[in-house]
Amino acid sequence: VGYSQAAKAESHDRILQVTARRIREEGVTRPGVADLMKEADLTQGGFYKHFNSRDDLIAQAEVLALTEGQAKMESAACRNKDAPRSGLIDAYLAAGHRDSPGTGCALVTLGADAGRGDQDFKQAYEKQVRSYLDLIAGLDDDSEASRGEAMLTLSALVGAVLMSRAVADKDLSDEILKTVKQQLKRP
Amino acid sequence: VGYSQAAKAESHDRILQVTARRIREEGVTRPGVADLMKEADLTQGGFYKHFNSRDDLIAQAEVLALTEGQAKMESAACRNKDAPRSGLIDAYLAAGHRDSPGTGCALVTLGADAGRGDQDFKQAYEKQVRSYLDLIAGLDDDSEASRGEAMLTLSALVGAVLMSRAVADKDLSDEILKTVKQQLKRP
DNA sequence: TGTACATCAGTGAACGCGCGTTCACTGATGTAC
DNA sequence: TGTACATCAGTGAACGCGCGTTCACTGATGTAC
Repeated sequence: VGYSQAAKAESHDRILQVTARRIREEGVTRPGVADLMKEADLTQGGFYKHFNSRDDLIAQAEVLALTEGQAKMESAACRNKDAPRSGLIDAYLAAGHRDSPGTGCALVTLGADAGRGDQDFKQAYEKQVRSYLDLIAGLDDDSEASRGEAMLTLSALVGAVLMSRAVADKDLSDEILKTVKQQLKRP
Repeated sequence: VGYSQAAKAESHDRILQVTARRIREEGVTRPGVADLMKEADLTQGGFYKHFNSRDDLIAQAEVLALTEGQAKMESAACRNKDAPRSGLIDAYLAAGHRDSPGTGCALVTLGADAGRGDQDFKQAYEKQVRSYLDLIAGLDDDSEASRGEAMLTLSALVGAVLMSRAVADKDLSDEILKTVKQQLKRP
């Protein structure tokens, strides 16, 4: 066959991207190497030209999933220029976010996995938590939001989306998102 | 060997109890049949005298984990007779809860798994969500807490414990619990 | 600028371990007489 | 109340599939001359 160096970097990236999405959708244990490679338009044999082991890939994908999910939320928040905290809350508690865990915030999808994970995973998770806290506190409308209010806000965002995905009743799921949104926007 | 009918019921229960704890600690995919049976003081061969399949066991254990975790929290909450909502918040956001996921509230530990799970799992999860909401709204100090406030409270409880387990820094973990506790107790 | 050659990303098959499941067997339980 | 027998919870080994990993091989890339 034969492939260029640039092509290798693209393959590498594709594998990581696919995995970062799949672990958010299915957790860190389920997706298999052969399946991930197939989804990246490759065959399983070439996997070890890119990663030392499945664990190695998963570890890298965890970090990518965390940063990627947050970057998406942050940009959505800042699209609302005059009220970025409000923008974040709207984007986070949107039905579109709930319904797309694979591309959404990994604090929700990988929270339990991170709690069971190694130190590197937890540090990457923590970095995103701190980043969100800064974002919420710094971007608050009155730019006076305390660190405490930011922690309450972030906890509620994460918990609300987690639960909204886990309940069977669509109406209750919608109600959780809508109600928590309202509650967080009260002074 | 030979065992009585009562002994069978006890074995059955032991397997379920062990599994309900382990899936909260490790998620629904990791714990293996042989390992679970060993922890229940049995050998893997006898497993199918109690359950049709591993999936069957896991499904039953999911329900048990959810009800058990909530029962524990509810009793802790009501130990504080004159301020049960406050008691629930204290019990939920306690370091002891954070450090014992295997016996703690399954809304946190199984939230992501339920989101990926089948309808039965989601219905069991939803039942616990509704139960908590009733508990919080009904047990509020001033017994005036709106359903909205209950949803915000529950979301924050779940999100805070999830994150407190997933960050690497112990100080930040403690701060999340303490701060969210303070925030939720403000009027 | 062309030509010969080494590299190595990717392929597809095979390996081997782990784990869910099955099975022949044991012997106390509990029923039938 | 005692005795013979059927049941079946539990055992320990074996089976077999799935999945992570390895391997021999291919052929375009990209370097050396």
